[in-house]
Amino acid sequence: MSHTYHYPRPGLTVDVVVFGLDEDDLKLLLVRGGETPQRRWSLPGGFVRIDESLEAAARRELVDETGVSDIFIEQLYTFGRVDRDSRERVVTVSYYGLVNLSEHTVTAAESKDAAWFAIDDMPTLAFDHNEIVEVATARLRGKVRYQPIGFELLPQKFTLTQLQRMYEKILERSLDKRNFRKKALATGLLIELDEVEQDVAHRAARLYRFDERTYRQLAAEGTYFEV
Amino acid sequence: MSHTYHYPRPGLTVDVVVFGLDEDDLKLLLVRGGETPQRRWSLPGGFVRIDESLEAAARRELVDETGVSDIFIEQLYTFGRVDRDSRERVVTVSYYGLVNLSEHTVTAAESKDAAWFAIDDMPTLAFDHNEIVEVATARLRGKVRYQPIGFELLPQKFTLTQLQRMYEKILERSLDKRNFRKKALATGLLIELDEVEQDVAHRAARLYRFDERTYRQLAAEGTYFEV
DNA sequence: ACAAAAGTGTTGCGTCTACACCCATGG
DNA sequence: CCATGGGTGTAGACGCAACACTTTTGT
Repeated sequence: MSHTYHYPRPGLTVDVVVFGLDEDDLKLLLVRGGETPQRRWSLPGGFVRIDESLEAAARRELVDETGVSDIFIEQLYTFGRVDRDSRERVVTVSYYGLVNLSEHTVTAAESKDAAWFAIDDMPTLAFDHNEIVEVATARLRGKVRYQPIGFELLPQKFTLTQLQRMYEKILERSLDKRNFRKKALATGLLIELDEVEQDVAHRAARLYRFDERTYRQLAAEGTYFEV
Repeated sequence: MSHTYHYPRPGLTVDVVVFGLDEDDLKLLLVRGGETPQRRWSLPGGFVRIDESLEAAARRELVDETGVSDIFIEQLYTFGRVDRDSRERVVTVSYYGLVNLSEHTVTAAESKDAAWFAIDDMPTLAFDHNEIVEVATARLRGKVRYQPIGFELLPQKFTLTQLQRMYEKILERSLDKRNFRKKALATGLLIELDEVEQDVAHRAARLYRFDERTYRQLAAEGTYFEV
């Protein structure tokens, strides 16, 4: 089957930068597909089909190539340099996504040709994918400061220390414990649970969950959080 | 001449939302091309050529369709709903741009099938272009608060009152004159000129210009401005 | 008992907001 | 001399940053 057009058309792909957080690090999900030049690692992604939306394409490729599904994703930027793929003209719409690594999908990812890399220990990627990762990192860093997207990186129930560690890893600076807690609680977006951590070798911390309900209510208006 | 591919490819276009500011209003640049359904007004834009970058395509279409050239533009978002164009699958990479209407290009634009519309008095546009305009407006409103892009909407030399009016039009709320001036001057991004307004029927205001040099220096680090 | 992390308030400083009048100029 | 906008300072409220010790729990 072939398809013919009057003018040449650039190929259109999607690529997804998935950030994952575990106890140690902020990590990135990469794949080693067969088609990339020099068998380099690259971002999960592929061609957009004629009858699917961009986001649907991003989710489909993510599942196909890594087994990761049902995560938060959001459009990032569209990269269109003429020579970004040396074989032919390809424009790619990039997305970034966030997952919690302890609750999610690690096994599925590793059974295929996919793996998590610590964000400051990454290989050189195919095409302009390193550049895409940089833009994604900058976006995450900027956005986390005024929108509570970071919760996507944590398990449903988390401690205030975990929350703080997450911000510190993303922003790459340390935060004052007392001030952080005051501010975090002051947002009204945390629900205190009647539970504490289990199996820790010291005083167990109280668990919280993110209050998505009131977040959505506030989201209709202005800003929040700020770390 | 025809071009054949193994799989069907979506068409790839660019569209540009150009904001212009004059004494009265924040305005939007629209075109009435021959190809749109029902001859509706639409955003300037068109197909991306195989050998030009996305931004180059946006600038080219803008000049071709409206005569507006050499303005600030920045990528906005990529719209890819499957049915956004009823004739065939088209994905569009949108840009937004800013111009000052008193120094720029009005005549060129009006000689072609292009015109400026006040932003709160706009017709129904072709395709999903009204949605694109909304996203652009939201972006402008958000961005102007922490990055001094607004200067692109003013003439090179401007008064503090003009600057304030601009913010008020974009943010759609009034600002306190004294506080605004203090804050604007405190950014260090305004250079006080030895000139005042001409031909006004009252005390003439001092003129300022934007200090792009120090802006670029500061830009390497953090945030500024905030209104 | 000790190690490890949880949890908790206050003070000083700087920033934001609210607010009203006199001045310069042109007509 | 009048109309029009230009230009200026202060006081109170609020938010932010800095800072150290006690409590709980498991080993």
